[in-house]
Amino acid sequence: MMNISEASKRSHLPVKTIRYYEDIDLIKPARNGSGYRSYNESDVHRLRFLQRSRSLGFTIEECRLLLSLYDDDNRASSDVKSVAEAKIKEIDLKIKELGTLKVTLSALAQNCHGDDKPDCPIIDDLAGRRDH
Amino acid sequence: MMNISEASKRSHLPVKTIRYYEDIDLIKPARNGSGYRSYNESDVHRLRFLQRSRSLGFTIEECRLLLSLYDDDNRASSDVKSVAEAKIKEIDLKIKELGTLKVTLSALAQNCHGDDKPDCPIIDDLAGRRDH
DNA sequence: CCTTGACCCTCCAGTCAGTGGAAGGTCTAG
DNA sequence: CTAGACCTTCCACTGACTGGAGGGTCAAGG
Repeated sequence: MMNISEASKRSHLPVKTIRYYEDIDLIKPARNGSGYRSYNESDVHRLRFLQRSRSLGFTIEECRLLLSLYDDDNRASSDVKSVAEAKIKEIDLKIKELGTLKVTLSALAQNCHGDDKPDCPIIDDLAGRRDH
Repeated sequence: MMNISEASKRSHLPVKTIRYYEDIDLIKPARNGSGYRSYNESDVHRLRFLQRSRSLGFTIEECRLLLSLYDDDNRASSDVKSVAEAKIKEIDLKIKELGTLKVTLSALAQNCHGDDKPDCPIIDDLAGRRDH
C-alpha cells in the first residue's frame, strides 16, 4: 500500500490526474485512518492501463470501456479489437484532414514573398480576395 | 446593414459563434434602436476572415494577430508568412505524432485475433503485459 | 387590435481532460 | 517543537464554442 505520490511515480501519471480519475469513477483507492488515499499493486496496474491507453489516443470514455473489458476475463478479443480499429480509423481521418490543411497552407505560404512589402497572398486569401 | 442571422449566412459562422467572437473582442458590430446587432459589409468580411483562418487551423489568438495584420495596410508580408509557417510546422508535428500512434495501434490490432476468445494482445499491452 | 412565430437579447452551465492554487490537516526528521 | 514535505477538499481556469432558460421585438395574418 502506498500514498498518491508513489502511485504517481509508478504510473507516470500526475497526482492531480490520479485524483481526477477517481473523481470520474475510473478508480477507487482505499483510504487510511487520516483520509489519505492508499493504492495497492492492482490500483497501480489500473493507473498504468489508463496512462497507456490515454497516450494511445483513447478518450476517457473509451478508456472506461477498455477498463471494463480489462476487468472482464471472459470478454471476446473481437470486442477489444473493434475499439482499437475504430480509433485507427479516427486517427487516419485526422491525418488526412491535417494533410489537406498543410497542402493548402503551404501553397499560400509559397506564394507569399515574405518581404517588407505589404502585398500578401495569405491575407488576400483569408480575406476572400484570392483570384482562383 | 443586417441582423445577426444574415451575417451568419454570409460568413458561414453560427450565430452563437459570432456572438462569442464579439464577447472576446474580435468584432464590434453597431447596435440598432432595440439593441439588435447590426452588421455592415466590412463586418461580414471580418467574420469571413475569421471563418477562413479558423478552418485553416489557426487558434483564436493567432486569428487575432492575423486580423491585426489584415487591418494594418503597411504590414510586411514576411510577418504574415512567419505565422503561416509556424502553423505548418505545428501541423507537420501533429501529423507525425498521429502517424506514430497509428503504427503502434495497427500493430496491436493486427496481433489480435478478433475472435470470441478472451486472449487479447491489445489488453495485454495496455496492461503492461506485452512481451517485447 | 391581437396573436403567432420568427427573430433577437443576456446570462448561466456544460463540453474535454485536465491544471493551478488556496486553505488547511498530517507526518516525519532533526 | 518546528520546518517542510506530504496529504486533503474545493473552486476557478483553459479553448472554442454549444445549449438552454427566460425574456424582448417585429412583421404578417385574422
